[in-house]
Amino acid sequence: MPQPSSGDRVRPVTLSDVARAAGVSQSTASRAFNGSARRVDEALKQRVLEAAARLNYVPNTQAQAVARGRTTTIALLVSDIADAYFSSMAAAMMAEAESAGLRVSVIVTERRIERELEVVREVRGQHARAIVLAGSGYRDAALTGTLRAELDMVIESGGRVVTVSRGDLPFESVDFDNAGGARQLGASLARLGYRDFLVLAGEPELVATQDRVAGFRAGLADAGIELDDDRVIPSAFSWEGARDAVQRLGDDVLAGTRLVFAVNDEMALGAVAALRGRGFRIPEDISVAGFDDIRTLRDVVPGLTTVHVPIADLAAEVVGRIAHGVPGAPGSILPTSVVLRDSTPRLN
Amino acid sequence: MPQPSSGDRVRPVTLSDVARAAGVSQSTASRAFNGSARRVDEALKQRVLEAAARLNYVPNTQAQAVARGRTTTIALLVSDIADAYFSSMAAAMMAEAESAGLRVSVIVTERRIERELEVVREVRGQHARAIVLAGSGYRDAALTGTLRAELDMVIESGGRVVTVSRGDLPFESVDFDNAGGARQLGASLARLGYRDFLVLAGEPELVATQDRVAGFRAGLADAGIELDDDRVIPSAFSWEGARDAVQRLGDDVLAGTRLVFAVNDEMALGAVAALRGRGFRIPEDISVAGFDDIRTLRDVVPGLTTVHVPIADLAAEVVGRIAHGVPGAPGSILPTSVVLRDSTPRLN
DNA sequence: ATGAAAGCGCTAACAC
DNA sequence: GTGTTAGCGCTTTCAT
Repeated sequence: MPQPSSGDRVRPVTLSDVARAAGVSQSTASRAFNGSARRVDEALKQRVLEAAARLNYVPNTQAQAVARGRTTTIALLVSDIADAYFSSMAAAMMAEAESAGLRVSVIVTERRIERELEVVREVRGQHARAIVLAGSGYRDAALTGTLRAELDMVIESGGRVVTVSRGDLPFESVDFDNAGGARQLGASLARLGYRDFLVLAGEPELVATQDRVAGFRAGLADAGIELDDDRVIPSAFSWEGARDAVQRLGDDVLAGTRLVFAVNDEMALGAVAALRGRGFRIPEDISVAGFDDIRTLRDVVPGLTTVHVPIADLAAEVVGRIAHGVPGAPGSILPTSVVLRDSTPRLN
Repeated sequence: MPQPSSGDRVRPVTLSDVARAAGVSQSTASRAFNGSARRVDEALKQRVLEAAARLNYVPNTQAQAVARGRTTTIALLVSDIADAYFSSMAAAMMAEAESAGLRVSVIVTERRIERELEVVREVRGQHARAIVLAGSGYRDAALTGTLRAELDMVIESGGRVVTVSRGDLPFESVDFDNAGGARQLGASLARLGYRDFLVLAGEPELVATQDRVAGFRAGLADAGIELDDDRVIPSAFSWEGARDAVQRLGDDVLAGTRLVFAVNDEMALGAVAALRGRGFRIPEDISVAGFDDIRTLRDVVPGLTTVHVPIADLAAEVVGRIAHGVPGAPGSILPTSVVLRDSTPRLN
């Protein structure tokens, strides 16, 4: 279909148009909307609102931002918005922001720290009220230093920085209890009779995953089980990464494995795909457990045992801090809980 | 951890700071960055760039937008960003926009047309370069009229409007071949020996789904099979909606059903969940097919038969139009293709 | 090629 | 309570 009314491009109606139409000064018009500060006479206010409605006026938010010197935007940095964990996080954050009068702007970092750095500069230029870094951090000291410096500047100019699940940056943090959840999971699995584990650990550079591996190991240790280092397999922190890692595993390694724990659900599902590809049945031959309890799991059979992380609570906590919280508040850690499903039945 | 360097909030460095530091006028500094228009002496340019780097200057994008009178933002309206279809779309659009020098801003409409209306006004205030409406349209004539008027204003002020898979709005459209794909699917299933169908049609108000139902019906008709109206079940256009609809189905209805076709994969998966809950095995007792080929399917067993839609191509097409295309270009329709998987085996 | 000055749309002192 | 006047940070004529 053709565009209607194309051709004559018209200048958008501005506040001064409205003011003129209502027969008041621009400042009065402005005050009629923002309400706050000096109150404006009810009759005039109505005239202004009416004129605005008639002209279909809508305020230019960019201009408002420039004039006010601050925005109402939260920049949310995620690795990959097509990933179920991050898209749920974005959804929760948006819903929460909405009711706090804030907008969230999602930015994808593609799991590359250079890109992250680039993106943070951009965000600094947008003068977001806050920047939330979700997803794991990296162990690259040099780049992390630069990133930190960049984030410091955000704070210096009045912005807020909140990190989610990443221990590499010294800013306000909101976290899931990764170590605790993993520990409980390890203990639960040991209780179910599991002894021979293989851990898909993600990238050693990613901080949050370390906590999960360490916690899991601690949970096993609680049950008197030791997890050797060679049972901890690094891989890319993604479905594909886990799948590839499992495909590369030697037959002997898998033969000695009764349960695969992947540090997140996406990876666990990638592992399941690869295991099935190699002829293993889940859970008859090999059991699998993950972490996060992503929405995808509702469609997966057998149900994947995992550790549930309260994403909505996290979003509420993060947005709450940004909206009302005091800037340097100490970090908070949200409780996680083990969810046992059919992918890890009791043995014998 | 405490915030570092908190306390002394400092004014962000501006272009005039850079200009002063470089000993040039603000206009020269500006030109040193934007490069275009009048060229600036190479030596001076270097001085400016150096000063900027030293001061850690980053341009205020809001101010740029106000001064230039246009932004570089594409507003993408989706029903629900946690939905696999929309999050994939967002990811594809962002990737595509990136390489075209544009940003995409995702906005969630929650499948409510009033909210959609509200959101479009907001976007109009942000002076986005384009607004892309993904997700199905509604048959509410009154609100659609208002929405259309709002979108007309976007165009009048130089913005671009592109709709994806919704026939209710007379703007530039980019679509998947919904009818064609569904028709092929119907024909393929008939060829596999299926005769007794049940269609989960989503909401009758949603336009795109109608095409899928109609196409499916046409495909069956090609094979001499008639699909009665009472075999087409409306439901909310979501996983939960389909699940609930299937749960409410009478035993007799299901007894007369050999295959359930849902107009998208999310719904198909919701149906699978409900069917299993009622004791049906998939596909031994009832087969299921969906539409979209969302990423989630890689983890679903048995594999779900569906119609693949080329999301990356769609994103490229949409962004291409916005970046280089002529405004009133005719709509385009992208080919879809049937993907037969284990959820619909050949009968006997 | 560079600088001075006007203006983008809006808010916020500051006077009246 | 209302209008006048400066800005906000940047781009872009218009002179030079």
